[in-house]
Amino acid sequence: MTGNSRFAVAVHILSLLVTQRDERLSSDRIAESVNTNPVVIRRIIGMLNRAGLVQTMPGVAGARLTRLPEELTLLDIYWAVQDDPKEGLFAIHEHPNPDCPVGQNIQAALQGAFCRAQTAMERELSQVTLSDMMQAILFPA
Amino acid sequence: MTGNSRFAVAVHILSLLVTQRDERLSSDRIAESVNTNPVVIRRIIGMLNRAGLVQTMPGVAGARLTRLPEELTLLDIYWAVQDDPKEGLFAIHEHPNPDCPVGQNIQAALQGAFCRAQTAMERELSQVTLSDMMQAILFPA
DNA sequence: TAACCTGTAACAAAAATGGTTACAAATCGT
DNA sequence: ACGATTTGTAACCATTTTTGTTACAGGTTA
Repeated sequence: MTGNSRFAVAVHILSLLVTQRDERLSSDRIAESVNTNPVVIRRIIGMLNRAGLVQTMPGVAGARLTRLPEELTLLDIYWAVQDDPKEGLFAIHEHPNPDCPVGQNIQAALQGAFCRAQTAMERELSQVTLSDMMQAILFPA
Repeated sequence: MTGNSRFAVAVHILSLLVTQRDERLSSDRIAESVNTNPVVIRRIIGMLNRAGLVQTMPGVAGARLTRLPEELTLLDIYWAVQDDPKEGLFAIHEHPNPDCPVGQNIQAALQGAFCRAQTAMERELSQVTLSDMMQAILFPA
């Protein structure tokens, strides 16, 4: 598995919570569907909890969504599982040579362009709700 | 340095090639501006070369752009330095449980949403040329 | 009280990334 | 022709990130 699959797993978890709204889903049960270790699930639910997307009780199974699936977007989820919100999609090399015209201004120039690209990506994520995802999952085309 | 700064360094390199078009820029010289090891520079120039964005000659300093800066976009550069073009921006967890309604379809559903987000990002990158970057670098607002 | 669960720390394993050394082969200037 | 310089590339190390795993304290439930 390359990169960071927390985002994907978070969507998976939230989808399960919606479909099994009545049942008490333990991290063990969720881990079976995701096919990973329960601690991995608890870690991600912890991030969703701290971001205010779900509510949990220590010792009791079954996280609860704090919003309707129609009001929860992929962008909300994306931010929730980013541990450093300031860290952009693209990394910029540090310490370019300040004595070079290019090195002096490359970082600011890159930041401008990268930021626009990231914003475009985020705008797209903000237009897909968890409800939309449920549609795609439960009724695949 | 977090993540992957090859993209940023590639833009830096190409910007240097444009500003010093007459001079023969060795990887040593470029490395001084980027502030890294010359081998790192040669590796990235190698990727730009294989992608057809520059031309180089073994043993002779000075890569040459194969297109005008007005016709080279950030998206071209982005693709050039991705070693696995099939690898998306967001990772999707492998082997979800096929016996679960969610696990069964989550991958396809995620793929659809993630692909749209990535496309939006790429569209933005495709609208910025190396020439635009030179403007931002040489004449900062 | 016994069984179960969460939250979290601690650690291992694997992968990605960047930096470094080394060196063969190509080129250039004289 | 020769020596200096350069590219291209392999090999290796260190660091960081991510995931998986074990362990356990403390809360909850029947």
